[in-house]
Amino acid sequence: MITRMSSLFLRTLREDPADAEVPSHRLLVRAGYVRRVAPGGFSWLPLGLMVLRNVERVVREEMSAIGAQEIQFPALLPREPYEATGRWTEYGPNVFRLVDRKGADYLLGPTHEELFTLTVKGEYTSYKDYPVTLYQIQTKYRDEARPRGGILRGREFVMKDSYSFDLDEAGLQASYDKHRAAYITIFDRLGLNYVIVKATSGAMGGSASEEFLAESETGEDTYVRSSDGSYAANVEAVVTPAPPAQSIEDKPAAQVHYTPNTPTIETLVDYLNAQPEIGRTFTAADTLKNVMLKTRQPGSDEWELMCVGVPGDRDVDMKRLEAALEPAEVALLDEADFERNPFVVKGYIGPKALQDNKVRYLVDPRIVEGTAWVTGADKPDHHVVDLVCGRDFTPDGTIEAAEVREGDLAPDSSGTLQAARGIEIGHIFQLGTKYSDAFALDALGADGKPIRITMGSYGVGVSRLIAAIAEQHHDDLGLVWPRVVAPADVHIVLAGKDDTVAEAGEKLAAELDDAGVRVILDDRKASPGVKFADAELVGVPTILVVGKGLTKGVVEVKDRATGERTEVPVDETLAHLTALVR
RNA sequence: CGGGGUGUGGCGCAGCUUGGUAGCGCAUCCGCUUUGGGAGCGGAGGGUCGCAGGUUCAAAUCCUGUCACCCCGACCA
Repeated sequence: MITRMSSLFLRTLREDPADAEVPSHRLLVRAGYVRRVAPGGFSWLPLGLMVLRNVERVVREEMSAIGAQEIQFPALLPREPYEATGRWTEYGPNVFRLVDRKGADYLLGPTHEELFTLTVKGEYTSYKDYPVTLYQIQTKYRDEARPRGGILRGREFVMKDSYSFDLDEAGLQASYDKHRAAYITIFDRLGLNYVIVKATSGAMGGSASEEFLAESETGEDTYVRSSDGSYAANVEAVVTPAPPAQSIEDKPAAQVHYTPNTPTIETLVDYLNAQPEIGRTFTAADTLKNVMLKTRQPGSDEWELMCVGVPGDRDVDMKRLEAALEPAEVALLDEADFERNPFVVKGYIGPKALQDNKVRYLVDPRIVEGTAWVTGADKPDHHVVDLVCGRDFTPDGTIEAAEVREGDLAPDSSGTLQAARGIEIGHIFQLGTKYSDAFALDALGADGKPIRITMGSYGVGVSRLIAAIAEQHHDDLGLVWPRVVAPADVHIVLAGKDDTVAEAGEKLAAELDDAGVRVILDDRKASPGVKFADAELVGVPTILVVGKGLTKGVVEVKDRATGERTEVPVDETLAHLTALVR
């Protein structure tokens, strides 16, 4: 099938759409691949759908290659399975809910763990049936508070999700490894630059987890990697290396000082450094900042007080904190909380009052035995200097809540950390038995005893991949698709009104089409300038210009990515291009 | 949910301060010319100015309310 520009349902825009900020959004709209119909909802026009299908094809091929079998669930789902796992309530406002005419609750699936688990339970009963891996490519719905970046984060999007079902840990690990390898192949084939980072498992639950992030300034995820590249992690998953413990004996005794009007670290440090009798200078890193929080376990109404201690030169990173306390909910204390707990002296909180009042106190891993700190003395306008960990106070444990900074040491001693942004395009994790427990998914073993199935879950953001590819493959003129996903292999521009141009172009298009080369033929009556500009905007990897060169018996082959032009004799064009395309 | 911004032909925008019944570019249609880098000339169609109420002889413009969308953050993965 030759795609003819004269009849293709396409209108390119000369100007950027006003609501598009990121390059992928701008270009996909301008080049006529997608159109917005609602916040976070997009139509795929013919060119866009070709690209979407191409991405899906690559994903299907690689899933099939590891033995995964495709099925498909409805997007419209009943409440009951999600009730069984608690996610009907856990998902909160992020799930689209609806009620049918009988008053029954439904939801639009944000993810399908429950259905996969139930389906396997419905069909398989024996250990001989396992392992099995199923997947689907489905439209998912999430009522995102704020969709953004065009198709980067929509409320309706296409996702490939697969699930592995194994009899034991070793099987799960093998399934996980296979998916990991398949994802590497998929993203390599799609021409993406990406990193694999250690991740937290978030709302899905489970243990081992890695994210695939396409490197991009416009990405929403911040990750860090070590200077030699051997360590990479989502900021939420970064582990802080603890310094060695120090001896306690040689530390001076703790001393309380009157420090008027010093409720912040900055005012405290300035005040201390202005007191010559203390005889030293302090920095923010010498102080211990105690941040009061409250947590609530899912399903519970009760908030529990806790405190996190971090070096004073660092802020608490709420995302890291939440990830560390998952699945509990976290909030800062409000005024009423302070009033209810008078032992918490705002601005002068110290470990002593916390321990006296049985408040759980978790500290940054840098706060190890023998380290001395300046911290609150639990009464207004007083701080204590040389409060030594392990001598004067003993935390209840450590927590990864302090912000991660560029230049911090990597946990595996592979240098210092650098930050970068990425677009999450894949996420794999070992779920374990969270869902098989919820639905009692067992296989009958050879010994006649039930074996609890262990699961893995693996997602690829299919529609988001198109935005990620566009982010990495474009220039000032437009999109520059990798060939596998491009809507065509060759974009033929008929440059010239002469009948011989049209005849030669039509003939080449037909020959290429017969040879299995995907062709877009610009047979419009537009001026050459318009056609060149549109060809560049649309971004097919090879542009074939049929025009004035015909008098010399040549056509021009232009590489969209490099801009390199090659003159090729007309009668060698077919061979030249078929070789290029393979 | 907090902060900022914007709603005017299909798209991008001006007009609003200082009320007088809507304009520009692109796109579309017709005619002639043009055809290797977003053509030229002439003509044409297309807009309840987000919505509701108010002020006024008169509202895109002023006032009140409301809705929607975009961006940053929070949230989410």
